[in-house]
Amino acid sequence: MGIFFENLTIGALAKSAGVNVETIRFYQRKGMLPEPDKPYGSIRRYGEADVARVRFVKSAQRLGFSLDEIAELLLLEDGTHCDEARRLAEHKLKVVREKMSDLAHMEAVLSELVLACHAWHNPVSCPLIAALQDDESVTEPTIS
Amino acid sequence: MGIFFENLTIGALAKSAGVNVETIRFYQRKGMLPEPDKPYGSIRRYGEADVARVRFVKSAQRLGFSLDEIAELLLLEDGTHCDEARRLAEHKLKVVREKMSDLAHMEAVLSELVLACHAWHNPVSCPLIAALQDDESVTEPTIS
DNA sequence: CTTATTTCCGTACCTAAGTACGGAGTCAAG
DNA sequence: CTTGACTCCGTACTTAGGTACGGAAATAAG
Repeated sequence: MGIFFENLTIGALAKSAGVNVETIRFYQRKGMLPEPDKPYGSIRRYGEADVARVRFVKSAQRLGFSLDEIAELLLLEDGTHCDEARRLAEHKLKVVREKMSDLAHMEAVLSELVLACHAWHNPVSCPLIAALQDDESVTEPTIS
Repeated sequence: MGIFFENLTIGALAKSAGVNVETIRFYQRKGMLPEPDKPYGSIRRYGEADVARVRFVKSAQRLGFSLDEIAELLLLEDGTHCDEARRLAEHKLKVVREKMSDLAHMEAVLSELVLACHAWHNPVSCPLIAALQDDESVTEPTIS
């Protein structure tokens, strides 16, 4: 973690952070990643801080944050706004739990239908297709 | 469930199936819903079968099927291809379970971070932000 | 010094599942 | 028979998160 001077090209930055070069440029256009000025008539150079920032974005994405939300988080980067960061995380946690509940519902219905199909011996109507035509057996996920 | 003659306008069909008129037309362009021919110089009429078909699409969507997958399911509508429908459902069930596992991972990390933020009293660095910068604490979801 | 790889930059394209728009035709009420 | 609502049809736009392309400049490799 010493001080490295800015010696990475955009390609090296991308590789080091595990993303595509175009993704770096995309984040720059979104204002999520600074575009360092380039030494006269030369190409831009990047440092460890930029690598960390891209990794931050990717980590936050894995937790379900959108790029817009991550942009918000990046504004809190100095670590002195813990309560606000926590508020964002709590909201995301709520969304994640809602999705889990939706998926649990899908899982229940799907696995039941698959079982019914396995037990099926009536050539008239497949239980899965019948259930989809019914529409009562496949009700809303979380209403929230 | 008697025989109703085709007496619904596109607007009535949409209302009856709980979707937008434009959605009906979108499904028709995708070939998922037939476009009945129109009595000369007049407007198209729809029947109960069309309502059922749109409901079928919406039910299947709630179970996580994409429109392309639903188009496949619609080819099996007669109920005589139960094994193939089951295969599709089993695959979808697998995807749903993978998503659940991803979300469970997100849930675990997020709730831990939220707890850490609650217990936080060090003004230097917010645990949530620190974790995102770390990137080790926020590892991959399901690798499958 | 020449060739091959990168960078730079703007712009266009991609998927999914619709939504919106605009002008012309048609239908129902009064 | 006029007015207002609805239909028809093609086309364009939307969101999210990128990916792809193409030509010019800069840099790296041999």
